[in-house]
Amino acid sequence: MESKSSQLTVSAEDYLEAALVLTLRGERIKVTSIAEMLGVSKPAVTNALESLADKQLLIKRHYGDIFLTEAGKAEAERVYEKHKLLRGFLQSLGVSPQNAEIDCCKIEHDLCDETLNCIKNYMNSRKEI
Amino acid sequence: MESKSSQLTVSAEDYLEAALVLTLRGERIKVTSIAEMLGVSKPAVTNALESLADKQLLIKRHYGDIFLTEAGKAEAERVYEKHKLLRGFLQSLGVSPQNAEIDCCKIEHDLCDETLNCIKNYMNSRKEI
DNA sequence: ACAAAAAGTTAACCGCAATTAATAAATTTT
DNA sequence: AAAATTTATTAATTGCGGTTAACTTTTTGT
Repeated sequence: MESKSSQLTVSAEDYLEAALVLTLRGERIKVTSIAEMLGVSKPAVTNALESLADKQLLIKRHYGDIFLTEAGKAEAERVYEKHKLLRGFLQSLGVSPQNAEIDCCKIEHDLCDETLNCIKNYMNSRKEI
Repeated sequence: MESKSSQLTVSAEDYLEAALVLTLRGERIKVTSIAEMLGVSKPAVTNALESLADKQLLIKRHYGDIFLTEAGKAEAERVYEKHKLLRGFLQSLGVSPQNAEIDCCKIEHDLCDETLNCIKNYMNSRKEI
């Protein structure tokens, strides 16, 4: 299954994922908090979120509330699953939690399905001991 | 040891690495061959190589020969070592040679020293069985 | 040696994803 | 409820890394 993958850029995936993380924390999605999380300026966030809204991945009112749509949530979860898989994988290799978090953010957009599956298998075989 | 890492961009590292690979193959460094290897246009290569020459990582004469300097070779080798480590690592996880080659190119610029060391350790422990 | 082909360069341009500075709207404080 | 603060937006700009088209230089084939 090749996943349509909706043609999101790397940075679009980052913004979407940040929005999901805030939601999972029970917080509202705020321009300022995403800017802090990703280490970018607020206008960068406004731009990125507007472009995600164009793609129907979230709903955003001017100066107002922001929510993920169902499609956006699904897409964000797809990304976030990879994130968690890779973070766990790196930690299982002995990487510190801090660096595992940093590095998995960078590579989570890059690996092909086959590689991700091999990593999944590795993690499963590891669990079953 | 944190390596000064000379502040090369991801794409600069790609061009440098391609130049090294040609050298290792015993070929001359050609704009056209790098363009083919990296899937970019020839002007993109000319630009990139000129910028590497500015940084004293290679020597390039107009319409003429191109060589890596000692510094450039060292830097390229640093990158290429990562490449080989990661390619072997991915293959050891069961990734096909083709996808291992593709994916290691993408992540070779991203991983921190700690992560690379953990991967080295994993590969060594694997060998010693 | 010269015509044709290949290789390399230059110039103008594009798109993405940022930035800063200024402004507007919403929220909080008193 | 007005002032102060925080949050969000707009506008103008930047840098990177690529593109195509047109040109020049070098190499190759006869």
